[in-house]
Amino acid sequence: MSQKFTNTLTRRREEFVPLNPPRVGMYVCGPTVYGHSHLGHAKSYISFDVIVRWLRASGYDVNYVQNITDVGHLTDDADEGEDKIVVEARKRGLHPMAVVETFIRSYLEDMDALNILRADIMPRATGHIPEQIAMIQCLMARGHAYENNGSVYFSVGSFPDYGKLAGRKVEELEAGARVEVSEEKRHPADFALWKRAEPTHIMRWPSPWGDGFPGWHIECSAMSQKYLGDTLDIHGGGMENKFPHHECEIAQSECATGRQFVRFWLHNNMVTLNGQKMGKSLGNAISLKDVFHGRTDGVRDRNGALLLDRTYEPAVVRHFVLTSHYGAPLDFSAEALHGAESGSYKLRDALAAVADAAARAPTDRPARDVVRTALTEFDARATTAMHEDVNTAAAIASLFDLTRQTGEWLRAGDIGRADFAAALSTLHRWTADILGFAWRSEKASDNGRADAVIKILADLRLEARRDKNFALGDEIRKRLAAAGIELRDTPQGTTW
RNA sequence: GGCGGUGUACCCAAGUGGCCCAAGGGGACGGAUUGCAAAUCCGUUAUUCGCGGGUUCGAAUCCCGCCGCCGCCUCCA
Repeated sequence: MSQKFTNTLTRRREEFVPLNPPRVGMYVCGPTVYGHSHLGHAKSYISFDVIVRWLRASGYDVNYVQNITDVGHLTDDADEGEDKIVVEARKRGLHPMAVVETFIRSYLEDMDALNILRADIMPRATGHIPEQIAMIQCLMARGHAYENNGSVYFSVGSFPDYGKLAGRKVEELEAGARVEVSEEKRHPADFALWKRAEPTHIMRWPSPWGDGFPGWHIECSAMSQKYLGDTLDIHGGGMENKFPHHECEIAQSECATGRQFVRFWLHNNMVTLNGQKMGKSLGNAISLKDVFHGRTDGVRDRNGALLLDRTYEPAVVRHFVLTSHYGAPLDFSAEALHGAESGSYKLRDALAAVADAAARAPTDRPARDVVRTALTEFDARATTAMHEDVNTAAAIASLFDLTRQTGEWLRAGDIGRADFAAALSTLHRWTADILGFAWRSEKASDNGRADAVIKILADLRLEARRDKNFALGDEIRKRLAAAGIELRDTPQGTTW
């Protein structure tokens, strides 16, 4: 049994062997911070988070680097539009770096809520201008880049492999080009490594070619090399970045180092909404903050149609994302998200019941073989699923099957505490450590005062029920429910 | 037009040659339990995998053709 990944470079499912085991160098394209994160970001970063968690759980020593793009990402035709961050800064009347700070915080807040582990290193493009300039100089020295009027372009003709990732040929690119070609370029497919800054341009740095700013692609090449070396074991990112972004990264890095840039290219597929890609530029992106906290007027699409009429906690979004494969598109709908919530809570409650038994079940029962066998089988099944290109959907399915069995043990009454502790440990490893589910704690932290009040009401209801005053009992439950508090009668008493 | 991907039940979705008359979740329906409710439990819900051919002893899985949808070829996780 070994780990397999679908390598976009070869379009095959291949056995994963890192260059220097147990170390794994992994780089994932981070966000361009000019707006709040949406469900598309969630799918991408949850997917790679699970890959990192799983590789670590499998004994690999993963060095995870994810960049923050805070300059150079243009709005328009390749190399001719405006910087997205500058556009947002002008809209807000702020310095671009203030915009960057705002959205980096927003991004981290959302990712933390989703229980996504922070990357070991999160380099920012603006913090690595010298490294980018150095790489550009190296490319010029090796004859892969040329300067023209203060800008520097990569010459795709100098790299025969250009197009190998996305399956394109340079000649075809020219033919299909929709964009008016800059006259500074020698070939229409050439792309900018460094752009000359016009006098009014705010984000600018001195360079051997005059004041300017780096092109979008070069940061990933320069920063990944700095922190992970010439050859990465894994490079991840969204499908839509295969071309041109990742293709350009390969060209820059391989021409600069003369070595293979990435051994395994992993691409996650898109989140769609009504079958359409969810994207900022399409105006149909649902922000994570809207999902988690809602909006007074409901979350609506451009045409005013209601997309979400209530909020969902981050663990539910995580569950939703992980019930499909990272490489498959995921179609978003309120119905699908609602279904994910029910499933997620079923898992959460089953886990809580096992935790409870692990603390209270009798200690004088012998360990049962059925338990040990069931846990071993589950573990093997889930592991196999993860080995096959990180099949989280199948792993979750086996988790549900396991909870069906723990439910039986709970009802049987003859299973001892040690067995439940073993089950809890296995469940915890898979749900919390590997899949990263962290459900919102039921009880808000107001020093337990609300809790105490609810307990009084629950006790009064119990008294009413003892007196067969069901009308009063139901009234109490009904009004608590209206306040969002649901009483449940269980064999162990009433919970909420 | 080129490149990449995808099409599995009411919804989401796994499955890449036999263990598939196809996992799991949601929903619905029937039943058990419950004063009621929730939760839980049992059962039912695709002899069939976009369509048509072919290969094979055997295909959802491979090949050919067709149709639909999505992404990329400008920016987007």
